[in-house]
Amino acid sequence: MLEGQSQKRTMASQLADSVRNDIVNGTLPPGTRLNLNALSKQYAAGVNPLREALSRLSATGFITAEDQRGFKVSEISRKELIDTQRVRTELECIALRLSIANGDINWESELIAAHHRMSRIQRTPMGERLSLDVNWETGHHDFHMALLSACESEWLMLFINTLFECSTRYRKAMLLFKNTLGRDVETEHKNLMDAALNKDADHACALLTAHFNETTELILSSMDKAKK
Amino acid sequence: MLEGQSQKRTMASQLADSVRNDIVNGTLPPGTRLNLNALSKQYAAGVNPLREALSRLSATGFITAEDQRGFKVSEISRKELIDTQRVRTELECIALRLSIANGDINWESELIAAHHRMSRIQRTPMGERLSLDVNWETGHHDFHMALLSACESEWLMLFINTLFECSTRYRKAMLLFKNTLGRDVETEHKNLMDAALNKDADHACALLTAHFNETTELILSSMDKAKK
DNA sequence: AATTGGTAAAATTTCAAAAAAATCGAAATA
DNA sequence: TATTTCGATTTTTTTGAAATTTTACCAATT
Repeated sequence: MLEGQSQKRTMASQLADSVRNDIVNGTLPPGTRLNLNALSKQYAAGVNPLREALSRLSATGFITAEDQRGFKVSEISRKELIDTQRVRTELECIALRLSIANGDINWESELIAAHHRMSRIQRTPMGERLSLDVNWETGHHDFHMALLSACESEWLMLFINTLFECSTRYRKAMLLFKNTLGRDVETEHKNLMDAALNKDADHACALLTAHFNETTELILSSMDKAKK
Repeated sequence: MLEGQSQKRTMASQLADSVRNDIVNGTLPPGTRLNLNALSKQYAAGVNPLREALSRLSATGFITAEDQRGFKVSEISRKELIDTQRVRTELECIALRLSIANGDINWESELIAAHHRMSRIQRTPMGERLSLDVNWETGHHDFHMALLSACESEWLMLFINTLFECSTRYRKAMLLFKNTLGRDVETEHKNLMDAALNKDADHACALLTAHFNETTELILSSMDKAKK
């Protein structure tokens, strides 16, 4: 039988995904001490696979490990958010220019497909907010990655992914969803895609930068309010 | 007693450093399958701390982990080298501009100090090549980081560090040492530092880019020869 | 000769408990 | 009252071995 590469995944590997998700979604809030016994029960897994998972996440910044003192969810701060968005803007603009330069018909098609998927979810009337949100988040992620996918740089994609998830965590921590304060995110995405498809790199980068800056401002002001 | 932060380190933590070093230095060549029992004897440690260490390294690219099939040292390729150097150039130039813009007297002093340390090692007559080389490598690393240290971006520094180590591995894999083919690396470094201290960001970035490109060309031609 | 199937060996992954270290609280000291 | 010291408890880390999965090998079949 054609097995493909669908081998059974490792416990540690699944745990890494689960914990990362729970951190990004805010189920495990910033600063939480990660008690190993408690967590391993929570996730119905052994302590050693759990340690492996946490070790992996500590290499990319979601978790802070301190020798002999275990693990904790990394703290959030205005400073880190600003740094994240600044570097993210730089990297995504570089990748976007490369992607527009290299992108072929297949890239264009995939981009349009990703945009369509995201749009359909946006248009769905808000029934079950939570589960809908999960779908929109993945659609949103996939759209942004599709935009850059022709850049042909493994490193850029790796770093950008890390920053994307970091950024998502901040947005979720501040309980911001797609449409906040009369902002028309759908149109922003549409314009961004059109600029990319027209191979207008300068315009696309400007739109992307503005897109990030708007989000950052919203999150920053939410953080200010929350602190009061 | 003033303890500082000199707590006892964890076995897994030390292992991660050792293995990373051995990968960068070529003691563990690209593609090596990492047999856990053998390795744990080699490093005189248990398998679980070892797995933790390898898991951490797999998040930054030195090690490739495949579920149920263990770990192996990541392969090297022309493609990855080119990508590494391209992204590294972009990131270091961004960081360098920020560093020059922000850098205060303390930054200047640290930079000069780091350069002096590296120079002194370079001037030492080649007696024990291997141990000397280790010193020069750390001096070289510290110099480049000192150059960027005022950029005030944790993310940039993290990514740049990863790329620096990746790049070092390629240079070492090709058995290239500091001075190859009549290249005057000392002068390159000196000029780079002077441009930075003069706050001439454009010139400094140009020198840095040239510095990287020269190295890349050398490594690439070595890889061609090795393949024959 | 090449491919399939099945078994033995080897390696990876996971578990459970021991060992080491940090934390907490109360008693003792200044 | 504030600080230190000591012991008990919790938590992290490591160990050694069981369970699971992959790999290697060899015979049988096409």
